[in-house]
Amino acid sequence: MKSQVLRKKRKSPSQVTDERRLQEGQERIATAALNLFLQNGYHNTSVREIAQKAGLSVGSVFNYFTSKEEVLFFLLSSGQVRTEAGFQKQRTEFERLKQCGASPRDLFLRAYEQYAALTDELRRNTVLAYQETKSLTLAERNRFLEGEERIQHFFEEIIAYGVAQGAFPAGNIRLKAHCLLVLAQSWAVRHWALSSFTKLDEYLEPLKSIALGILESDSRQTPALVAAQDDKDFTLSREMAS
Amino acid sequence: MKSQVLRKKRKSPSQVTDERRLQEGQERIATAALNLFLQNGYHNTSVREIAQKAGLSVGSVFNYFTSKEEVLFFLLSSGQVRTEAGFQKQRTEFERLKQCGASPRDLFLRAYEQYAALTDELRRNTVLAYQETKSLTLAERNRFLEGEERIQHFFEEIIAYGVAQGAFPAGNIRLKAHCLLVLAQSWAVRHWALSSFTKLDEYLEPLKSIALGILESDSRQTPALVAAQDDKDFTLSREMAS
DNA sequence: GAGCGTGGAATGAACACTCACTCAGTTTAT
DNA sequence: ATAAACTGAGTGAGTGTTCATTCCACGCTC
Repeated sequence: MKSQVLRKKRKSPSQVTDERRLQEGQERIATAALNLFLQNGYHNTSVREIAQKAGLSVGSVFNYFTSKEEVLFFLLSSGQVRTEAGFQKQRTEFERLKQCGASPRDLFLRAYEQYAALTDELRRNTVLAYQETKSLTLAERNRFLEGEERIQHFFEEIIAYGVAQGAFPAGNIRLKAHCLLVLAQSWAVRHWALSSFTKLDEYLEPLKSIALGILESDSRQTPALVAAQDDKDFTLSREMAS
Repeated sequence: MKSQVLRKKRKSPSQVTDERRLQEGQERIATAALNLFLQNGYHNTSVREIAQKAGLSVGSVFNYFTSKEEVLFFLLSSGQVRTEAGFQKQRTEFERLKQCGASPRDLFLRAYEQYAALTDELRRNTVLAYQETKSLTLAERNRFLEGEERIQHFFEEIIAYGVAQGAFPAGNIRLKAHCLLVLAQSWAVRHWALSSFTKLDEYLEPLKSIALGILESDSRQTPALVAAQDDKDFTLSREMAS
């Protein structure tokens, strides 16, 4: 259901009507734009550059998109759509595995692998999302963040299942899901700091044991804090925060 | 494409010479700019707006900074400087604690608390860093990333000390430091997803046990992967990634 | 075939506008 | 009086978007 908010009026007398052609053109323009946006940022990329890279004239771009911003939204939301579709497909397999009595651990690992693979595939879109969400309209930004929340909710469900089965300690489900997402996304976002890992699997393999550690951690048995033996410096720097 | 050529020379017909006045002015302009940048983004903020918010005229801004971009760099790097200074101050306390035979766990927890407090204090700068690093010159961007790496290296040292003491399992030090940093920063970056945690401590407290879990996780004892019982769907979606 | 009409698509000059930055002149502090 | 600091209209480069024009692949008639 496309609940498009007040669609911007396409005043343009000439626009592409053939659906197939339209989609191909949008795809072509969007990929050209993605490269440029990542290289120079959204605002430092002119429509002229996009057109040139896509092998079109300036005017033609506006036969496929109503505005430059629509190109950005197309890129961001198409990444999300893809991720959610991947999860939806997984959902059925999920139910099946539950029936088979698969352990929550395996269930989770499977989902996490899947999500990591998606993040890897859509690495560039993810980076763009972190950087340029601000450049969207408020309405579109909210729509985008809702999508992110849906994805996080999926992980919360998996964890909750594990808790119900007694496999993981209870508590902090939301926080744990957040952490897991962030760590997976950091493969894309802080990729420059992970140069020693050339391929996703090298990163994912150790990350999985870290992720399991997170799931199994129990904040209620958190070790006592450091005994405050000389907190002068510490509190000082906290006060500076005001 | 912007004319980002070498334009750094201060032709300076008029600029503020009094050091104290200069610093105060820069601070004033920068904080005004930070608010606007976070609200509307760097590119959607004009120098005129910055000047107005800082209570100056347009021209005066350029007596304190040579360019708008320099304001951005000032904001980003001043956050880094502050963080590094905090660590540097801690370094001496660190050595003292080591002498006293403090446990690596406590040592780490203390450092992590400190870092989290800094991230909280500089939350806005951190967000800006994630969003607008692309808007910097290549040289300045690299300078900035080097700073990030220095900070990460600090955590690597702490972990390495713990490993040497036999408190943590060996291996993946770089990865673990990365994860710890990312999780702390996510308090700033994905703050919208953590709305249920109103104050830093609520987030930090459970996060500490998660962090310890990361430190104590050992990828060499990673559980076997999910038995591939029907990998059709999975491998399919992986292949789509190509 | 050759010529013609039609309309969807591509074009890029032109438009209206914003922006970072400058500088000649004015104010302020000493 | 002198220099330091501030001012804001002006400048010119660059922007997203439009639209009158051109292009071209068709089906149609002769």
